[in-house]
Amino acid sequence: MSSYWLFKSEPGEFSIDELASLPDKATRWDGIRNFQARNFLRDGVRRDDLVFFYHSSCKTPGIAGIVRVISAPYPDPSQFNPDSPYFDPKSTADNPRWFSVDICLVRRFESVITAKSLKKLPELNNMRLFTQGRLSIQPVSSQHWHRIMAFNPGDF
DNA sequence: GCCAACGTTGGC
DNA sequence: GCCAACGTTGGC
Repeated sequence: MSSYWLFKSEPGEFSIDELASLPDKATRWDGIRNFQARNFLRDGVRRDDLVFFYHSSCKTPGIAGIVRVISAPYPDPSQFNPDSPYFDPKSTADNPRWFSVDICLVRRFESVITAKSLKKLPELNNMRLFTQGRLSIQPVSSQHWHRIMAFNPGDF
């Protein structure tokens, strides 16, 4: 039984277009340094789960497309790299603090489903996206997922 | 660039 | 374990 998620990224850092331009359209989702997001990623996210790719802190914040989780969660290598901005001296190989997963592109929406338009739907008022800011990995209920997909129907 | 919201840190 | 100070997120 797979689950639905929403991952946030600032397109200035990493956008869905960059993902689409990669040879295999796949990458590691790393750099998560928030405990609640980490817990969702480590304890909840599983291979084959589907994820809304959300663009935040940009001109048109919203859901830019869908990606699929293609690995189990595993320790984020950047936490061990002193040269990485994500280095964490408190992490050890035996007790890593941070996790990552690999993801691949499923589809890019023709246009971003804006946060503004999502906000207009009463059924989506209680999405974490709106009730809890600053959470870069969050679960999406099946109801919310399908309501949002009805926004932009497609076949995949 | 502003600033509200809120997570994290560290002194006590 | 409290809480003030500080840092970050993220919409506008």
